[in-house]
Amino acid sequence: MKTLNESVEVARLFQEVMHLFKHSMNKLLEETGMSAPQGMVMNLLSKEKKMKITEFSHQLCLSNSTVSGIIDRLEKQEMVTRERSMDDKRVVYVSISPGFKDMHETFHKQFEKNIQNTMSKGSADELHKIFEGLSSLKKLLSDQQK
Amino acid sequence: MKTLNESVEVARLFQEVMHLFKHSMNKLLEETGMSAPQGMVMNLLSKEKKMKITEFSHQLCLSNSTVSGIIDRLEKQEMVTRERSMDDKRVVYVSISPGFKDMHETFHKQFEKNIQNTMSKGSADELHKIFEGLSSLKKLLSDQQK
DNA sequence: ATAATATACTTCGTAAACGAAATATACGCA
DNA sequence: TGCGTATATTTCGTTTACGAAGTATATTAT
Repeated sequence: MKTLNESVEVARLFQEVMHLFKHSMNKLLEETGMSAPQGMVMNLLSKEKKMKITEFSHQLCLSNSTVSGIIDRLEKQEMVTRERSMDDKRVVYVSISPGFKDMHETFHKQFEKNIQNTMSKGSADELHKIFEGLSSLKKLLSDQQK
Repeated sequence: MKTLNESVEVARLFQEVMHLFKHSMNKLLEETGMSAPQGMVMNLLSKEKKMKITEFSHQLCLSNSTVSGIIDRLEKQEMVTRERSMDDKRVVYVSISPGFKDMHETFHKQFEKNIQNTMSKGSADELHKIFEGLSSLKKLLSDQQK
């Protein structure tokens, strides 16, 4: 019957790691002046030039309303542009502002270097175990959703 | 040089689990009308009758200002009481409101049952691996902080 | 004893995050 | 064609989260 203590410990540990994770992301983005969620949006835009709000929501596990707000603030900083689709006037495409493309390129490379730097402190084996552990936890939590 | 992809995968997976975790907590607290952070505060108060704001901050990895706000809202719902310390007039003790103690007892038991229910779907071995993985990740992220 | 510092907490401004409701557009079907 | 439903996004109200600045009290040094 000591599953209770273990469960609570896992929950507490996860919370701690969650906290560290957010701070880590913020630190990696510090020089850019972007927040973590803003950085994640820009990161996705590195691969796809144009993205719909709903696509961001799915990729980032965030609600549409949250993404809408993040885009608002990126737009205010003139990092991205909103553009209404002509095919389907309900959809809005987000893309990197022309004037910000070069800067973004620089930031993106720096970010990749930084994240690799952090993670490469762990061996491949260690990374693998982390991945496995997270997958198991994901499964437990997903099952409970129902 | 494929650490980059693995790092990004771990980051993405973590984000996903983070999302599930929050929803899980919200679901476990649904009937109580409390949010996850509010529930965590009440949970700590199950063990310690009186706690300082700063103690909550440390236990929950939150800033004092965040905790202050959470207590504000719990106080408005008359679940907890603030009380200025006589020994050191800077400190504020938070405790469960007398009128809410019984209700809290019920909620607490239900919560423990629920969390155990979720986690006990995993074997002891699995829980152990999850714990290990999170510990490793914690270490990687902590080291990078410096 | 008093000035400088440190500690505990609150307040404020900003960014997230969510769900619910509102708006606009698209689609299916009678 | 036109009505009901579905989809995409925004807006709104609430809670969370933070750091910086402010207030009050305590401690230390001189």
